[in-house]
Amino acid sequence: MELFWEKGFHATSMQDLVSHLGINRASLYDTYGGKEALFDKAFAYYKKTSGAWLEELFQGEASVKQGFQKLFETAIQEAVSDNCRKGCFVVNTTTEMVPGSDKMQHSLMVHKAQIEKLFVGYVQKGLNSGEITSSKSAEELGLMLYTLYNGIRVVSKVDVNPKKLQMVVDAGLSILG
Amino acid sequence: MELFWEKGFHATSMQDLVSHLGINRASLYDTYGGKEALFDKAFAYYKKTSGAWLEELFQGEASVKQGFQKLFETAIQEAVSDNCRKGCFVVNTTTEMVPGSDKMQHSLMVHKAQIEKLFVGYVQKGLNSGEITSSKSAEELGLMLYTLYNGIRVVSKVDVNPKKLQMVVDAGLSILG
DNA sequence: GGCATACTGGAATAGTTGTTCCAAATTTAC
DNA sequence: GTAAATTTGGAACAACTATTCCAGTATGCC
Repeated sequence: MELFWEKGFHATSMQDLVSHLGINRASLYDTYGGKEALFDKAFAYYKKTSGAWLEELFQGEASVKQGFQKLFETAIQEAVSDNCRKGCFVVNTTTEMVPGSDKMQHSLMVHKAQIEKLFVGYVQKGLNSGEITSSKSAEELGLMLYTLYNGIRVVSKVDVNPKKLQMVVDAGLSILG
Repeated sequence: MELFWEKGFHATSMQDLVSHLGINRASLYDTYGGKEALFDKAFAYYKKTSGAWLEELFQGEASVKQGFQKLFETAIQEAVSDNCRKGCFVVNTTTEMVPGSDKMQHSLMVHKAQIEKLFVGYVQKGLNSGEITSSKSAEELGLMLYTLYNGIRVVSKVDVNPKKLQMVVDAGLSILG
C-alpha cells in the first residue's frame, strides 16, 4: 500500500487506508486481520518485488559496471519522478520501526543480508571476469555500494538534483576501478 | 529530546514526553507551546550541536583523511554503543517527515546544504594540500562521502557489525586516492 | 427461489490523542 | 510573612484511534 510507503506505519490511520482503498473497514479486517498485519503484507510484497527486480537486473546485464550504473540511475530517476518523495519503503521502515519492533528489525536484517548477497555476488562476477580491477574484495566493494545506495535513497528525499546525485554515483562507482 | 530521536514525531505522544521528562503537561505547553514546537526545538538543538561537532572535528584534524576516518569511526562506535539503535536524528526525520511537512523539508534542505558544504570544503582542503590525489572534484568526493555517511546511519540501525561497517568505510574512503 | 458468502454504512467500544482549564500547592522574591 | 509567579494533579474538551458488531444488501452457486 502506497500510503504506508509514503507516510509510514504510525502516521497512517485505518481511516486513511479505508478512504484510500475505497473498501469497507470490516472487509479490511476480515481480509487482513488488522493494521499491523496489513502493513506486514504490504512491506513483504514490496521487498519481494524490489528484490526480484534487482535480481533480474543483475542477471540481465552482463556488464557489472553497466548493471550498477543502471541500478543507481534508476534510483535517481525514481527520485526525480516521484512527486511526493516517498523514497524507499525499506529505508523508511528501517528508520521508523527500529527501535520499536524486534520482529521488524529481524525481518529487515534478513532482507538486508539477501540484498547484500546480491550486491557482493555481482561484484564478484565483475572481479572474476576482469571487468573490475580494484584490489579490494567483493565484500568490501559490494557492501560499500549497498550502503551508498541506501544513502542515496535518503538524501534524494531532501534534494532531488539529478546532477548532484549522478556525481555521487559516479564517484561511488569509481571504486570499482 | 531523546524520545523524539528514538521513536520519531508521530510515534511519540505528549503523554510519553510527560512521563519521560517528569514534568507536568501544562508546564510543557507553557514552556514550549505544543508538540510540534517541542519537536522543532529538539531537532534544531540536535542539528546545531552535531553541526558544531563536525565543524570542530574538521578544523581540529589537519589530516583530511584522518578526519574522515575519525568521523566514520565515531559513527560506527555510536552505532555499536547505542543499545536502542536510534541512529541519526536527521536521517530519521528525513524519512519520517518527507513528505508530509514542507516546512520540515525546507529545514532539512538548508541543513543538508550546510553539512555538504563542510564535507566539500574539507575535501578541497585535502586536494589543495596534495594529501588527496584523486582526479575527481571536491564536490564529487565530498557529496559521495556525505551520502555514504547517511547510508551508514541507516544500515547500522539494522546490522551493527563493526567489521562490516569498517569495511564499508575503508572502501568508501579509498576514493580519496 | 433459496441458501451461503461477502460486502456495506452506521454504530459502538474502550482507549488515546493534543490541548486547555482550574483550584490547590509550591516556589521565589522582597 | 506576604504577594506574585510557577508548577501541580486532576479534569475536561473535541477529535481521533484500532477494532468489533450489526442489520441490510449484493453476489454467486445449486
